[in-house]
Order: sequence, then structure tokens, then C-alpha cells
Amino acid sequence: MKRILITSALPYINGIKHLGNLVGSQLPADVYARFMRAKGHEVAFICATDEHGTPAELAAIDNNTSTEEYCEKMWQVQKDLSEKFFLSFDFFGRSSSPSNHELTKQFALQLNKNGLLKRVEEKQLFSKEDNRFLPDRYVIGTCPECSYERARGDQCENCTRQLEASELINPRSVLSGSKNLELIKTDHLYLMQSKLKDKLLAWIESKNNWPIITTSIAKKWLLDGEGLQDRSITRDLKWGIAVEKDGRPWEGMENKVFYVWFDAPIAYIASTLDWATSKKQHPEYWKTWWLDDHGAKDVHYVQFMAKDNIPFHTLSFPATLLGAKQSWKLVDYIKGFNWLTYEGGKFSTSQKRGVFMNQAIDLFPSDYWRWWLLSNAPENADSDFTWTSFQSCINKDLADVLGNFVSRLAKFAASKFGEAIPKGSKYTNEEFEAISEIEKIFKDYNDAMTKIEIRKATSHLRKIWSKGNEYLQRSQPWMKIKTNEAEAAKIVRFGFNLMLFYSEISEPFIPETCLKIKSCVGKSKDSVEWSFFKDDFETIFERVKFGAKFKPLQNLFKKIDNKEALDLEKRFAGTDD
RNA sequence: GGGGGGUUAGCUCAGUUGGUUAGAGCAGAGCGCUCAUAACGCUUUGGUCACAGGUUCGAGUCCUGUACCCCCUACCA
Repeated sequence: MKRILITSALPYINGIKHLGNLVGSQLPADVYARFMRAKGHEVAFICATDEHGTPAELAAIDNNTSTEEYCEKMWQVQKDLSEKFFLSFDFFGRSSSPSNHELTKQFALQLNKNGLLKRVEEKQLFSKEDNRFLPDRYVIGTCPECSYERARGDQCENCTRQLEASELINPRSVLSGSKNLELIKTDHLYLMQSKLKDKLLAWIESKNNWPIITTSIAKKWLLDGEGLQDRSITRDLKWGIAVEKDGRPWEGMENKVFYVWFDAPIAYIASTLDWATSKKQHPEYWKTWWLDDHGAKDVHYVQFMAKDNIPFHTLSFPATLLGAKQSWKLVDYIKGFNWLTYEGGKFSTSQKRGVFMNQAIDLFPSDYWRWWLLSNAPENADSDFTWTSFQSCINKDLADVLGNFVSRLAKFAASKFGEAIPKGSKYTNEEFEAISEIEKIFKDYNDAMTKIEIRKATSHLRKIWSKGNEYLQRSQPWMKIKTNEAEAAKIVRFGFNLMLFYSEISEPFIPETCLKIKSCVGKSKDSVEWSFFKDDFETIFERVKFGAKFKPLQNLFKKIDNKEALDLEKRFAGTDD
């Protein structure tokens, strides 16, 4: 048994996430967590909301509430949604938790002690009317390059030039429109990542099994131009983790908070701590996951994220961990994802384009989404969500191949043998052949899952499902029932065992459906450990009890017809403005 | 400008360290079955593997160049 630590990139608190966010980290992480648990490993699957920063403050203002209340509310919303999608986090924490405040400050202190922080003077635009410093993207003005009048402080959308907010002509606040802006000198703490460059490079280069995209992005940042740049880890904001030293203000850093990208990854650790506390574990327990000298050396740590997060997870966060020099656990494997697009374009929150988690779950059961998203996960390239693809995938894979298999079997059994599972004769070559075919594909499936090859795994799984239909077609219980009832009963018995097996191995992908199937064949909801499977593959198809009552299932999956798909396409096309 | 990824059947994609007739699902065609959500099974039609060169006994697979798409990143007047 191994110990597996799994973290999924932290969803930002500001609003409900869309399908692209879901498939980019949380969902595949959930599949992996469920798989690893099924294999009998000890799993800590940790996630949290990322709550600090300006967007959270502004969203709170829009909602006429305090930032604290807004975050509290949205954390609950996101947590509830994650449960509706059957995301099996062991703990869903918050980056604003007291433990994260504590840990973040400790990290800063430790980095400072190790000579890795320095103070740098910057100039930031301050808006008197808004009474706040304006991050670059909250300033608009005329582009010095192309004279576009609505250029943002970080980049001009018109000519794509990268800008400094101070370069803008006639700058004004995005928030209030005020032109009463003042360029003010302000000091910030910088993490001297450049000093850790060699260590980071050596570490990255030791990871020869990582996907090219991950290491190439990391190396690019490490080696290009002047190499890894030092980064500011503080901001002039109210909402966040106060920059303090031993409970007292850090001199020169009064009224500042840590940059959200500094404290957010630390929330992985803080949430593990909060999880341990909530489970009333020993106070040192969380350290067995995070500190090499407390046992974390044996932990296999896997992170899931979309590609935009890769630099932070390959460089910034490791720099924090390495720089602290306290034997912190570094990630062992990073699973990065590309983007999910929507009908050929981008998902857009502002234009309401695409499908968001709350809308999705109101339309179809979680497994519909899980199955489509996972079997089309943007692993090697961006992938595109279309309603046509969704419709065909759900109807074909779930309704026709899996759903219909369960349905035809259960209904046949109920009509010929009543609602109890019949015994019948012994298995013969027909069954053994099916078993050996399935065992072969299961091995491939297991391999793909181990390597976190999500799409590949779904196609193997689908192939295993269709073996059920192939078997029924070959054995023809509807003919046998006329001449040899014991034979027909055997086929039904084997069919039910297949159902049970399916419900176990499909659980990482479609957990809600698997619970239904499992309860139909009279099994408890406890998940079975796959480790059992390798002992004797044949015996796993003799576990359904004869005579056990079963409840015939309603159709597991309702098909999506053309009209419905078309309506949805129109409804979610978004606004054009 | 620099870097990375991509370009394989009508569509979505697999193709292991280069090795014989390039695979899957969907869609199309034909046949079979009738237990089942008009579901299922079997068979089958589709490919100058973006293009042009090169290395090799042999290249979808390695090298060079070109075209197009996506992403990251830097910037002159």
C-alpha cells in the first residue's frame, strides 16, 4: 500500500466554474483519487477555494456584501457543486483559513531568515476615489502605441502590446472611471527565485517522466533571457494574509498582504492540516504528508492543473518550498491539461458563453458530464465541447452500450426468473472466453489509469462494457430459455456478475450510476478494492449471491434527442455583446 | 522576433524504442438477432499519415525547410 497525495488546482472564489475549469483539474484528479483508493492505497485528495486578491474584493462589492461574507457564501456554493459532481475530495478547504494565514506567514519568515527575500521599490497607481491601489488590469487608458482608447494596464487588446499601467495616456480606473490617479512609490517583498535557479533546474531535470509540455514550460522560464526572475510576493490590498512577522507588523510592509499566488499553493498544505484536524488526527499527522523528515518521503504526490498554472507549480511554489529549507515535500508528478473550448470558441464568463457547473447539473445527471468531459479531456491538445458531440457520446456510450446492457439483462431476468438472481449451471467456455477477453482489456485499462491517461482509459472501459453485449449476443439466453433453463439461468447469473464488475471498475468515471447498478445487484455501497482482482480473475465473476433479490432498474440513461440538443445549443450560445 | 504544441479515414482521435497489408469510436453500407432505451452483434466502404526534400535496406515514426492552426513569451521606431 502506498500513500498518495493528490491536489487539484484551487478554483478561484469569484463565481461558479465552467466545464473547462472542471475538466482541467478537479475532475481528472477525482478519477485518479478514486482509482488509487480502489487499488487499496491511502489517499489524501485535497482541494480548496483560492480566495484572496482584488477580483474577490470587487465581486463582493458587486454583491453588496463584505469580502468575508462573499467568500464564505461562494465557498459553500462551490463545495455543494463539487458534491453534486461527486468530486470525492477528502477535504475541501479555503485559502483564507486560519491555518493558511499561519503557514503562509511562517513560510515568509523562513524565506526571510534564509536570505531569500528582498525589498524592492515599485510605483503603483493609486485611485483616490476608489481608495485603493489599482492592479494593472484595472486601469484603462489610451495606448501609447496605437492610440486605442480602451487599452488595459497590462496589455493593449488592440495592438497586443504589453504595457505598464504607468505608460497609459490619460489613465482611469476601471472601477469608478476616476481619472484622479496618482503614481505612488510602494515597497514590496520579492522572493529571490534567481538564487534557487540551479536547485530548481536540477529538480526539473530529474523529472524525466513528466509530459514534455510541463518540463518545457518550466525550462523556458528558468533558462530564457536573463533566467528566472525574482517575484513580488506582496500586494497593496486589504483582503488577504497580512504581511506580519511573529504577530507584529513587518516593518515597511504595513497594510500589505501576501500576493494570492504566494499563499494559494500553501493552502494545499494548510488544507491537509485542516483535514487532519477535522479527522481528529494526531497533531503531527499532516506532516507525514508534507515533510520528508516526517515520513512524506514515501508519499507519491500528484498535482492536477490546467496549463496556465504550470509555471507556478513547477517554479514559484517549489521555490517557496525549497527556499524554506525544511524538507518540504515536492510534487512527484504534474498532470497538466490544455483548454476546453466551447463550440469552437472560448468559454466566457462575461459573455455567458458555455456551460457552467450549476447549469450543467440542472440539465443532466453528473455522470453525463463526467463521462463526456473525461472521455474528451484536453490531454494532448485543446478539445472542443459541442452539443452534437455530447449528445452522440452520451447516447452511444452510456445509453446504448452500458445502459442497454444492464437494462436488457435485468428485464430478461425479471421476466423469466422473477426478481431474484438465479443460479443455473456451471460456467463453460462461453464465460471463460468472455472473462479472458475482459481480463486482457482490464489490464490495459489499469495501465492507462496508472499512467493517468484519461482518454485512453475511457476507451478501454467502453470496450469492456461492450463485451457484455457481445457475450449476450453469442450466448442468446432468449433462445436457451426455451430448451435449457439452467443454461439460461447461468447466462443471467454471469450477466449480473458482469454488472457488478462494471459498477466497480467504472466507479472513477461514473460513480453515481455505479451506485445504482451496485444496489441493483444487491451489493452494499462499499467500494470494492481492485487489488482483489489480480488474485484470481475468474472468481470475481462468482460474487453475486444466488437468490438475492434485485430491483429492476429504470433506464439508467435517458437519451438526448436532436431537438433537445439543438435547443441547448441555442440556449447556451451566449450574448454577442 | 524567440520558444513550445499541433497538422493521420467524412468527424473525434490512437499510433509504443523507425520494421512487413496504418488502427479505434462515431457517421455510411450490408447482414443477423429480437432479451433490451428502434437498443445489440457480425461484416464492410473510407487514408499519397499537411507539403517538399534528406538520412536509412526500410519513415506516420528521425533530420531540414515550407504552409496553416493553437499556446506561451519578448520587443524597436
